Amino acid sequence: MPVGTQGTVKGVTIDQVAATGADMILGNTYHLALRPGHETVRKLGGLHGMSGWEGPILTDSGGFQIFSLGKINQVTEHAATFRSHIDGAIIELTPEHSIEIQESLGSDVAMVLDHVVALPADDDVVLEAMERSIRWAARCLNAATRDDQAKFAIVQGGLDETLRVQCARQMSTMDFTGFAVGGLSVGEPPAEMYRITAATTPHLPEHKPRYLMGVGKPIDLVESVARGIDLFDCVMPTRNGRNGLAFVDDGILKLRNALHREDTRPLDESCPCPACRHSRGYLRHLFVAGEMLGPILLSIHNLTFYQRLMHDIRQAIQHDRFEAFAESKRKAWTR
RNA sequence: GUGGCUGUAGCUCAGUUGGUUAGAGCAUCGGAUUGUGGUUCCGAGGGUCGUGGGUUCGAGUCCCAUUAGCCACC
Repeated sequence: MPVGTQGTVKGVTIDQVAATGADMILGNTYHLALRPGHETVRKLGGLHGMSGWEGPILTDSGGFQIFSLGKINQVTEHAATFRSHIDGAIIELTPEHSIEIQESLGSDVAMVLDHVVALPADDDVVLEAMERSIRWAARCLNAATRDDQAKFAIVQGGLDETLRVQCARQMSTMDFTGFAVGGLSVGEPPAEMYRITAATTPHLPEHKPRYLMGVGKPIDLVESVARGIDLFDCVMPTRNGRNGLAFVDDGILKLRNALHREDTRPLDESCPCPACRHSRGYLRHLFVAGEMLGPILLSIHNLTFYQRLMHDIRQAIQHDRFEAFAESKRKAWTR
């Protein structure tokens, strides 16, 4: 899923997003509740009507902002209390309110409000956040009023495999449409992330979607699929694209680097995206000159790269050669 | 010709009563970015302080000469 926090994949039109091969995009409860406000979104036809995106939309619950905006919030059993990063107003987000907002936004998949803690953290802090996430997940399920909106649970438990397994099992007893692994890709080494993912997925229903939140680099997608993950979202293709970094089969290209100045080759000979109709030298020029087309083109290219990667993974699985595929990517992208 | 103003990093400029290895912004070069508070963030290279003398323990700073540019007046 390309990430469209504020109801738009930054710099890319819905037609361009669709052309990258993406089926489903992500929006954010916290950001959209602050601006333009979920009532306004509802009156504009929900996220689908407002943005024009006709495919599925998943909304994150605001749980991640408990972590990412950690300096300006506090958490109690009742609610997470934020100070708005826009105007400083105090905002209280309960599990029930998160669901109410997401139902107004009209997403197809709503995430439960979870409690993400910064790692490393003391064992008792991780345990408390994990148990609270389970209670909050149950409250979210109870608060749901729309049966046309799927609800996904989120497994927490830090880097403790025992807690992760316990959380996954308890979440699995509840009537969720899909299950996410949260609280990872927050600065821990990749090996730790892989270890926790591998420990968690066997305890989630095999016939329901398993979603690794916020991941990741191309190699992370491959390694996580190998450990049972079906679905991802990540800002990396768009954020890094905006800042001049292109993902290619060999690894990455930093388009601002001087070696691309007079390079007439496209980013990737085999890529069908509009950025690859141009030379690397031209793309570098766009970034150095501060032209908005540079971030736009590289966002589209990176989204296309990610979608092609996932397509190739699906093909490899269908043809029963995923392990060989993963091994070739490990060789290409690890060091 | 006379008087005045100005010469410090590639560019635009700071630089205290003379006092540690002369700074900034932009530019250049490199690095970072994982459920987006990111046209962002971090780092590096780059200077015979126009030139030559002098004063002083010590000069980008004070004095003299010289040179270049600009302005005004003959």
